[in-house]
Amino acid sequence: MSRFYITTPIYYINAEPHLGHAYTTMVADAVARAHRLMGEDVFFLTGTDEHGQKVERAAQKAGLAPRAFADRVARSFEALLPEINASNDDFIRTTEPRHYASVQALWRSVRDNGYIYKGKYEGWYCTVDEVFVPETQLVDGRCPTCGGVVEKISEESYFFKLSALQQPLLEHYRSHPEFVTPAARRNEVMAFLEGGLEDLSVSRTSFTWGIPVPDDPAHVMYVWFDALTNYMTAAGYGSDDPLDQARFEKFWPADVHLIGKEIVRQHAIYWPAFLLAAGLPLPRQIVSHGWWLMEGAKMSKSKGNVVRPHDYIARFGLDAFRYFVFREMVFGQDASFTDEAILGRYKADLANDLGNLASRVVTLLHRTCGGRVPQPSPALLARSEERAVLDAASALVGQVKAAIGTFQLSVALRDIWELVGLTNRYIVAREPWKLAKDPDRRAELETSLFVPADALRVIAELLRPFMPTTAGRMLEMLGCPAHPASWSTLAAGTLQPGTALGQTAPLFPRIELTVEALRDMAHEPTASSTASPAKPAPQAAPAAAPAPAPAATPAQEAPVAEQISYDEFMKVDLRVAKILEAERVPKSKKLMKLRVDTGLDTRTIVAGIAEAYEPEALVNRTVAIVFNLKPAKLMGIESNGMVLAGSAEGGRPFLVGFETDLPPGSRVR
RNA sequence: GCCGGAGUAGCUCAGUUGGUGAGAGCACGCGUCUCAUAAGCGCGGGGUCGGCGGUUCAAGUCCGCCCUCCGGCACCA
Repeated sequence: MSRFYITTPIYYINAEPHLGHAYTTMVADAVARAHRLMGEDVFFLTGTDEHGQKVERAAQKAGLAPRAFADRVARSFEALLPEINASNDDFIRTTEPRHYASVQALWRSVRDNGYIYKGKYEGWYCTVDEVFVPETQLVDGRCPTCGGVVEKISEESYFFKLSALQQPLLEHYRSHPEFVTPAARRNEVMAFLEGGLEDLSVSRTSFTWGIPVPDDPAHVMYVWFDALTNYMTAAGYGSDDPLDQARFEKFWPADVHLIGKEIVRQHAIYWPAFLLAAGLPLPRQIVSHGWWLMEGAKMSKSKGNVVRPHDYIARFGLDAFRYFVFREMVFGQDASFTDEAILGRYKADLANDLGNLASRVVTLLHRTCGGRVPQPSPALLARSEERAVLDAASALVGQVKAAIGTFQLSVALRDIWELVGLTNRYIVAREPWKLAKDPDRRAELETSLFVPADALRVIAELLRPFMPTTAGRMLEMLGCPAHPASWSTLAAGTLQPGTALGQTAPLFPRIELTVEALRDMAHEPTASSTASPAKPAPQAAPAAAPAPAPAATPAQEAPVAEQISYDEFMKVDLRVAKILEAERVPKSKKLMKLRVDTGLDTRTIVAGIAEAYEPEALVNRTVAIVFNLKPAKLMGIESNGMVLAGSAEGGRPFLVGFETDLPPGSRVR
């Protein structure tokens, strides 16, 4: 029996689960279920990523030990799985003993092959964020994320010889064009690879919440070395148990790592590089999907437009929710999650088309055929209308398999709905309710009901990966066994005449929900959240100020800076300044070169506001600046200070201004 | 700025290696059946296929230039 191993990313536990996590897991689930139906031995893995500084600090803030904190948040991710009917075979946590053993085994293997060396991580260290900041990212000698003070520190660190693997990786990419899909993502990775690779620092001594480096416990491993290895751990890597070893032999390498597009590089470069270094086989395919946008804008917690799967599942039912996300997102592209769209899909596709079709067919059968599958006439089945439906049903099996094989779930569902439409048209053409009135046309009646019933059976079977519960109910209504044939034996025309049908009940009841009602829902407190019972702060008018909705995984959130004393704050000399000249920095997208009057001197400041402001609109404008910032060079221009601006996460910057124009040089505090 | 992707009916999208008058679903309008969840089915309106130029007997489909949006890199205070 061939096997199929598919993974989701392991989700970083710095936030509660949201649509992005749910979506990735649901897609993996549908694909896993489909492969099971194709007769493969499937291993479907998901889990949580629990180490790292951010977790250590979040735990501190919560007054918990890291492990206790991790236990709590990991539970909320695990609790999401039954809610979306995920059929995962395992749930891995990076804090489990088996994972420690696995990661350390991989480390030793990579090290023994000469790909790890000890060096000095010389760099600028931000004491606020507790991270090293690459020299090139320093902003006027300060931390780019929090603006805090950085110190030159040299920390002992282990390095991974990523640079030595550029050629092997390129060769692998050239010989395996399907390795990263869709192609757009592959192109990006290739471009990055061709640009050259630098060695990767893979250990830290600045925090302890991680997996210790073998033979040097003062170091813990850097997050990606730890996290990515989960895919092998769950398959049995690093275990002494012969059963685990056999399992690893069977399931490694994985067939598919399903990920969001924001973590392509880690999966497409780091991960295969680690494996190459260890002499292990590479996964067959890295498949990345797009992001869900909210009403066309990116989703962000700060904007308060994060979709909570629970809310929609409660209104529409799980299967309708699953159908919507599968049907709506075109593979590889971003999709918009709108109330109009989900409402439209529910009413048109599910209630009107599919639900009503099942309802009318089964009701007719109960009324006219004694609640049993009718006996079709071979001669009548040979007519073109009948053939058209049954042939389409037969062909559909292959179409759906092919679409799922390339992760085009929306295409699979679109194809299935073509059969739904065809079946509805067939019924209207045959008008069985009229045939039922004429005893002489009994054979015609039975044939004309057998055909749609059989088509419904095929539809239900093919819907099983997408809407397991609904498919089960449909099959029950048609009197089919609870766990019938796999897809390999699925063929049209095989419904058994004489089989007793189940009771009919609406699959997707009509709902009177309106878009307005759904909108209101978005502002209700989270029903499933135990974290904050308080109502979210009322949102101001939604400006165009979005932020990415990391679809899944090691999503990095901007940390909140530590408290500082008044004295510390007063070290920053903030001043009013007036812009005298402004011009875009050539060849730069974001940088604007400004000439400002600070009241004390006239100086040049480079600011990253060129995307949001026209130079003409800046001249004569009064702004706030950091006066005593160390000079820095940006695109070869020396910048003496910094212009203050605010921005929503990922949004355009807005300059800080004053209600009235103060004279240049005035202190700001 | 460089690299990549995308720009097709109001909306979401299909459109194989260039070739019957440019499509689907939704929404909208009209009609119709009555088995069915006031669902189904039929018909219809509506598009300079981002713009300009070129190759060709023939281009949404190839080439060049330009515009817009998205992403990656450079880069971001």
